[in-house]
Amino acid sequence: MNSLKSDSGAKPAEAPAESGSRSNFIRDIIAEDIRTGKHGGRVQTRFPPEPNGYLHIGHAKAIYLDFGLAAEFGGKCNLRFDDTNPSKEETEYVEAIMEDVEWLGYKWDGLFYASDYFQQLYEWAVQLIKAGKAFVCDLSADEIREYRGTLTEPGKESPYRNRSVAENLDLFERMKNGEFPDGSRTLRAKIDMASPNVNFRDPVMYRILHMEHHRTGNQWCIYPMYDWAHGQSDSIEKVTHSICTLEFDNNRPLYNWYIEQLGIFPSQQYEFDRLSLSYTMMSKRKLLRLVQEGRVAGWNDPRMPTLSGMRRRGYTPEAIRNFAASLGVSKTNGVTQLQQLEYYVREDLNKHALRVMAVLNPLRVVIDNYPDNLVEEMDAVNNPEDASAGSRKVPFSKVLYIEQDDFREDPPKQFYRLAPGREVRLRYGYLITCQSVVKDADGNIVELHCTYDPATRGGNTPDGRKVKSTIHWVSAAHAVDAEVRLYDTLFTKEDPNEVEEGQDFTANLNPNSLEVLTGCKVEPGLRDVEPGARYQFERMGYFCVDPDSKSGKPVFNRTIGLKDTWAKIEQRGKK
RNA sequence: UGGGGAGUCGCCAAGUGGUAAGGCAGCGGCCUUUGGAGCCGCCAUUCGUAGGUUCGAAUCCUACCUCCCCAGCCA
Repeated sequence: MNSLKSDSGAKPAEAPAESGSRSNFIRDIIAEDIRTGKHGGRVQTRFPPEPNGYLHIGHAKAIYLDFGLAAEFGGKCNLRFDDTNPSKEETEYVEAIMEDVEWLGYKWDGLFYASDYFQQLYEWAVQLIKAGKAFVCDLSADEIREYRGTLTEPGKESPYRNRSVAENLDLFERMKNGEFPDGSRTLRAKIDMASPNVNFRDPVMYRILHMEHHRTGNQWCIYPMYDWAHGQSDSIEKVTHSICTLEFDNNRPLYNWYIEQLGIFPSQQYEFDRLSLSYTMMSKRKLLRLVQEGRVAGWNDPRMPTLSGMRRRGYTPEAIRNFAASLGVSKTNGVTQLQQLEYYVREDLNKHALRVMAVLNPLRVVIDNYPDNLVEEMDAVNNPEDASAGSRKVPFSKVLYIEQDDFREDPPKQFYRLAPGREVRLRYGYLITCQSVVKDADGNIVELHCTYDPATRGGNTPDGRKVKSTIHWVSAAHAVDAEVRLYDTLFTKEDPNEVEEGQDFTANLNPNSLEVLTGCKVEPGLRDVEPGARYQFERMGYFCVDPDSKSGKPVFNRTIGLKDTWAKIEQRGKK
């Protein structure tokens, strides 16, 4: 007999080297580059999050591609924090991101920070100035915007565009030395104010920011812009395939321009469609708002699309990886349905979660013909999908709890569960027949009186008799009280951003996204469970032990319900 | 109305001149001590629209329509 110790999922299982067999255009490009011997067949990728928030399921797709593709082709993948903007970045996020990547099952080859390259970037900027391709601009932010022109009209050149190299060098050094206030000057690339690609209209390379950086402290007061840092960071790391999302398509020409001007290793950028999921959103800015405004309990609230939220909710790394592998990699802006993610969560949990019995909304049942003080230990299978999971003993006695939803005084058509005069099987228990119903003064059903058939111990029917339904139960005298948190989607609309004039996404927040149940009754083996452990409550769904649990007072998060045919039938009847 | 991307089943997505893969969802059935799981079957004469080339087009050409991205000293 095995205990009920479940895999808590605390230790990350390493992801397989294969990134899946499904073909996609990026894989095709890499395969072709290897075939032609580009970079000597070497593959180097990187996952470059900005530490300004927690990782979400959309990042899982990027991680899967960055790490998965590198592994598939025998290459390497670095984790690089894109920390060029100290006003938004924090060490807390750096740590959370590393934890999440590891939890997902990936190991980075190199661990880097864009800030590692600040000195090199500075020297390269001096190089561009000397080449007459960058200048210090005294225009204010507003003026720069005005000078930039619009999408349909060209911009005008900055009056500071033709400063001498010597003056630019002097000014830039003084910018670095902290002689000028924030926003007073910028270093800009000298490209083309009339370019149809707005990114080429003398883009800002450095801004002055007297702000402490989470890693470089107060060493710098000028910080590089994304475009001036990203390509070069890739290049320094000899990244061969720099995979990013579609919105950076417009930045690719500038990415290439900087690399060409500097004559450094030619990393190449490829863009794929970022993941969008129905009923949620991936905007870190908006997720931050939910956290800051207290709309959720934190970045790891089980309703959040963050990896830490999903972890707390009970999603497994394996399920998320399988989901990522099932996704298409294209250039289409699509919205994947939540059900696709849920399918992979159920699939993995079905294979691995131990089955237990738990009654969420208890209804007391007294078995009138069962001996008053008898307690029988019934054999229960831990996981019918996995014989090695073994079995356990569950106590059975005269007074039990069953699910309120498993009884109907006036059963509708196709409702097979318990009803007056009807016989059902108590899983691993006995067949019982409902004899009478006890109600309180308000007419609520508070107790059922049933009889059992002693010949059906274990739920077997020696006479071959068929029962339509098997329901779960917990012995009242042995039950452990538990709190169960039920979750629904955080938003009521498939697209949370679809709002009426004057409203924002918070108008679509689902007021019923969290329902807390107390006084739930779970089998005695669940008295002391470890946070993170995952179970299937038979017939109810998958549940994960929350860190809020205390000995004898477990708290469970519903990861996801089981598919519910009866609910579907009932729903259909209502229409 | 500048530039860049994209339009194949309800959703995601293969396909790249030879006669529409697959997954999710859905719908039937079988099986079942979870109305779970599993198993079997069904589910685009049609590829944004209209023309054209070709023996033959989702794939090539032309025009048009729709959607997304870019005007941060954000990434």
